[in-house]
Amino acid sequence: MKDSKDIVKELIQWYKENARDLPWRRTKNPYHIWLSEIMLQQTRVEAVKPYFQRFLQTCPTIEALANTEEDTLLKLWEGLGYYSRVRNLQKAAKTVVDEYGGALPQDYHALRKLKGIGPYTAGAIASIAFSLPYAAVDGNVLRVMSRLTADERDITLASTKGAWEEELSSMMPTGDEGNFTQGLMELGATVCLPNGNPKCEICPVRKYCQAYRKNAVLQFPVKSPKKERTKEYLSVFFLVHRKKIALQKRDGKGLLSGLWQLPNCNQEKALPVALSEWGILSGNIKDMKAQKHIFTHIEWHMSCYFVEVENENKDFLWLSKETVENEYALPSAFKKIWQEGCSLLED
DNA sequence: AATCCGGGGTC
DNA sequence: GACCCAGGATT
Repeated sequence: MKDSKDIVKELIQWYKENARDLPWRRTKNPYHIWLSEIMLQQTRVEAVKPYFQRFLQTCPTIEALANTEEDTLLKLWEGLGYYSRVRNLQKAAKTVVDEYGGALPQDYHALRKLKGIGPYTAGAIASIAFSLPYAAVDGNVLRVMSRLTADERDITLASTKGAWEEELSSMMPTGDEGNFTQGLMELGATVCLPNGNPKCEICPVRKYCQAYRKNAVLQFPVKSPKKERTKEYLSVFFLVHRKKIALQKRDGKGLLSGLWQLPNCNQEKALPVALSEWGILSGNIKDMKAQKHIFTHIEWHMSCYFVEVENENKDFLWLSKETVENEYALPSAFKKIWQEGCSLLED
């Protein structure tokens, strides 16, 4: 790549002077780096901050993580999304304990074999924690490099990402591996922003940027459109019996697997039928505010009902507000309904 | 190569 | 509403 040596040098210099002070940048503990990189997958820095510290208080070491109850881990991950991340994290922790004596292997290919560690995360841990010459290519890096070189290749293609992984690994500066990796991502996160507001006027590598030179920054990166979401229509129930609220564990597979939810069914089913199939003697049904929740590939349109029922069935758990909030992982999709239901409970 | 898997910020 | 994101596993 043209001017690559100079670009690397400028970028590292800029990063050293402008790096944000983040909790996981104050440590060289590979486990902490690992945890932060998993939490940061598809997730913004500000969202991760409160979770990172709290998680480490409960799981201060890889061995502690390996031995923590899964429900506890899900509660720690509650609201962060992509819950398979924390299951895979624990699987990997057990592997690290069993096969590596509780310390992460200082080897890219060994890291890559651990559950939940893909090309990006392996590169991030290798370069940041172990000063190994492996690039970490994420969405930020692809955007930065696409603009810097006015690269027309579609960044959603695996081939494009693979090419940048090789190219950037070959550019990796000895002694500044972690700074290079983090500098690229920091530039993407704070300067080379997506959409309409890249801050080219403060960019440390502007003079090398081909897209800037062509006055075409917003034409990069090139990416193919993504598929549209399907809509699902649900009836969701806040069922109450003697101040206890019904909670149901979701299936072990698929969306939000293993988390807890308010009982719900397809909107096509009549409400009294749904309740009777659950063995609930229906009481007074009050309408609650309708809710919409958007996932990556699904939209939930929820009609919501507050129902004071006459009996507790055995398919659900009937729990107090406090118990649920302290111990059960409830996905964000249900949070607003939960809040409204609890306030109705007060009356 | 396509699909599945959360959630929140921004314009 | 549209777009984006510090991705990886599964098929």
